[in-house]
Amino acid sequence: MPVAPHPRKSRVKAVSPAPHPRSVVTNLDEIRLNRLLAAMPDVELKRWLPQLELINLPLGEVLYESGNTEKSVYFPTSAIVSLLYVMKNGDSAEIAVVGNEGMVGISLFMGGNSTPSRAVVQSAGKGFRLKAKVMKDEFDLSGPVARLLLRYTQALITQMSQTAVCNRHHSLDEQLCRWLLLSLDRLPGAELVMTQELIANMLGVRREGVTEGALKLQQSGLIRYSRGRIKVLDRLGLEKRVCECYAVVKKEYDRLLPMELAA
Amino acid sequence: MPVAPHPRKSRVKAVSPAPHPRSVVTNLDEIRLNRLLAAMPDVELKRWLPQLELINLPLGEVLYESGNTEKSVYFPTSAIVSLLYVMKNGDSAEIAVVGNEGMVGISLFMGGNSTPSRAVVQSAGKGFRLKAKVMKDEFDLSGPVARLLLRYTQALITQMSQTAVCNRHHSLDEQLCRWLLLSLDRLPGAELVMTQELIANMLGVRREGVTEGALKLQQSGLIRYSRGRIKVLDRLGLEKRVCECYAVVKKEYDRLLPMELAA
DNA sequence: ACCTGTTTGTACGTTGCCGAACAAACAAAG
DNA sequence: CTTTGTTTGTTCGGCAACGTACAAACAGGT
Repeated sequence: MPVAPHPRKSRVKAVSPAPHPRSVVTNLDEIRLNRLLAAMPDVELKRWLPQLELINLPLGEVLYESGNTEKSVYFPTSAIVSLLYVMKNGDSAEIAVVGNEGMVGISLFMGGNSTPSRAVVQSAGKGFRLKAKVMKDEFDLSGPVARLLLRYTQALITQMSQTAVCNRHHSLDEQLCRWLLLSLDRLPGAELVMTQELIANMLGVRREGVTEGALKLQQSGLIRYSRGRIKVLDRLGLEKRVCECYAVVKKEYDRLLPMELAA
Repeated sequence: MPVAPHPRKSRVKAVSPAPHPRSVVTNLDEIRLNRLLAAMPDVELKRWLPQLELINLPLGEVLYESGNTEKSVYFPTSAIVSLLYVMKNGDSAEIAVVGNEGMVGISLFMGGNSTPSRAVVQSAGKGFRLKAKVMKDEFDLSGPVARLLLRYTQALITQMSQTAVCNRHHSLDEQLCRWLLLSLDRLPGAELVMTQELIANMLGVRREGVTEGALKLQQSGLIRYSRGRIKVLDRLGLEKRVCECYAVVKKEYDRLLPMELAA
């Protein structure tokens, strides 16, 4: 199910802008509609006020594109924004949804500046736009340790997101390869101690499914295993069978974390 | 596929401790095996040194239990740790995997102190344990704005994790309910402007599947829709059909974000 | 060498979702 | 009022994974 590049761009105007208390006297009333902004200390909020632009967020508008460094963050008031991963095929899956409880663009203060996913307006409405720099400054006060940990956290977020995508769209065989490779990357050798039963629990599938997948891999000479020990014989072979999810995650870890003593 | 409470607890000792350069002369050699620790500034690393305990992480050991506030974080060197969500049924799904590139326990510095998932050793090995307070102190330097944003980020992480779990285990019908409820929570009214085609793109399923699911909901009197407008008639009805994922996410948002002006 | 529990392999009917193809209902524009 | 494009409804064969049930292979302990 390939996602349309710009879903119903032409109908956007036709969509009524959500019946809603939106008489924009001053911003202050509207600001409180975003719970995250509302919870901010008054001092900061006052400081940001001149830079908080109330804007329309029409259906289908792309706020963040995968891999791009955008210059603003968004606080929806009446709009809803989807964090969407779009695969090479065009198939897509929502990773999370952001509304008046949150903000779009956490990667800007997490330190990664971009994510492999796209942010697209799922339900038209309004929201505030704020220059990214303002957010970033709040975090530049923190030390290098905190910044490193946040970059790591963003890599972890990518892994979780990709797990969601993979669970939706990819076959057990592909997921098994992904899991083997991710585990392999975190181990010193080429052997991992792991029963098929446990792998099944991790992937959330039947043990028999893992057995069949592992059999195929063994018959193709990519791995060899017996009773809870799996040896990887042909790493590149696995990489040829894995879905794109593995590469997406690996790339983000490499990008976000300094690679001294790369294993 | 219910996950065993303590998978192969008895065999743990039998598992060889992963052939590996582990002659623990001083900690400093081993510390560099964790890439995250290795990337820390020397000043902090030196300061932490006395508190970094090198410990064994046997297969199956539970480092974090869902909902608990643990007192330490972990930096695996040769072990691998799974972040696992275990459903009420006992079915499980891995959300992410942490090895020598990262750490276990980000919720402690993100400000949430706990997560709905469990951290369990997936591959036996070693790792460092550090008192949580040390981590926390690094972030207490940052201002209230940063702390709020981090708590929000943790709520977002929970939503992503639960999306992964839901994609794995729950039916299209359940996921549709989850999606409707999550969207509803972020909108002022009880109506959302959204074609079934778009919902399908979000969920990553066929449009026809959404049509069938929506039909059932309409025939049960829970919703009414026509041409891109969905009105929710019976919210509680939806909540009775939704999987546990919805409540897990909602609870975390409520817990992590101050509830002034709760919608 | 035997017993026992663990791990892996095989089989079979069932099911939920997919892919494809099409029809019907509807709304907006000319 | 007709045309056109969008949205929703229906059908059908196919397939991947499921649940269930069991058998075989293997390792460790006694």
